[in-house]
Amino acid sequence: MRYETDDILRETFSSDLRYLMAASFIVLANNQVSNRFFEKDYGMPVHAWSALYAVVRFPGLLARDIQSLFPRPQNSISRAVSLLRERGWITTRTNEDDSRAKHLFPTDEGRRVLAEIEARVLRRQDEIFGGLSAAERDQFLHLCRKVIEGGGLRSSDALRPTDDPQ
Amino acid sequence: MRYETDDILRETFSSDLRYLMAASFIVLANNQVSNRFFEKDYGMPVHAWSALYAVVRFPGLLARDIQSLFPRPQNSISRAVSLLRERGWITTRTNEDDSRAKHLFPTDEGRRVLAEIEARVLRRQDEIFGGLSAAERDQFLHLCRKVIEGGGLRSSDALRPTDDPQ
DNA sequence: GCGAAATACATCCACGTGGATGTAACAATC
DNA sequence: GATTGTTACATCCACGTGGATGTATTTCGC
Repeated sequence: MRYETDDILRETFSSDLRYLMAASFIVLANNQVSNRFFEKDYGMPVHAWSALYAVVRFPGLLARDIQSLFPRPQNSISRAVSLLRERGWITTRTNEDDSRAKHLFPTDEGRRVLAEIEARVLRRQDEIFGGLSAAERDQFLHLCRKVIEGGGLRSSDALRPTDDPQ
Repeated sequence: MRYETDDILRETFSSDLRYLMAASFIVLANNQVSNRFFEKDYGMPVHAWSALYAVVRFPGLLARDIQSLFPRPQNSISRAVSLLRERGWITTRTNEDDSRAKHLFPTDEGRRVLAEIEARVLRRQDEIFGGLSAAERDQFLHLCRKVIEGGGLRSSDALRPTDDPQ
């Protein structure tokens, strides 16, 4: 082998794109683990758990609200919601004033399943950030929130497809 | 609407899973933008650009080395490498001592395409982290590297599928 | 050195993804 | 109050994904 893995990583995390590369690495590595887990143990895509999390935490929210918390295409959310309903983990109630809107509520079983998953995801979070002190974790969170609130995240001038209108 | 988007985000980023949720948000939001860009403007999945980046930056590396930098399933890398070769952006040379291994090298055209993309991704990085000062960016990078080097990332006890052997 | 295990990569195929489009309902403009 | 635009969600379908498996080669154990 001409390149050592450690060299590749060290050099890449020192390059111009180091911030993006380091963040991507964390994400990709974690996805490998969590995708597999949710598929194998719960027979569902990761985004179904995200949606369930949102519904349990914010009962009565709409599908479009889930989208604001977990930025995914609208049809992915729609599919996830359908799945949760088929499993009997959530119920829906059409808004009285706006019949397009469906409020989502967790069932008792849905809450139970979420609690079970959430406990494991919490342990997973500890695994990932275990190397950081409490202060460093807070620092990390602070920086993430600053990036999110910066607003450059959801839309882009740099990566707008060339044939895309403003 | 019963929940304000800002309330949902603020409350979630204060919950037990705040570290994971904040990091996920950044990733998902960015993916929306970059997936679309690479698909539309270059007719290729994001991981093809990742692979091209790796080959240009580390000429002669193997497909399995790409995997250590961009943690993805082996077949995804294999597909990306095939695509790059079809487009004439990389060439391969079989290792003399181990005929299973193929060293990957960028073509001139491959380097040109990468330079073009990289310039835009660099601008994208600035958009994302534009809200952070230089010191904060370095702090962010430092924390990411610490998480990566912590080692809890690539495998998991918490999210091991129950029927999986150690 | 021979069989077993491991490694590098390719291929198969069921399934999830996401852009595009459809449907229905509400809102705005005049 | 008809037209136009927008919003909430569902559905379609081409394509990428990734676990499983295959193939060839190399290495390990004894």
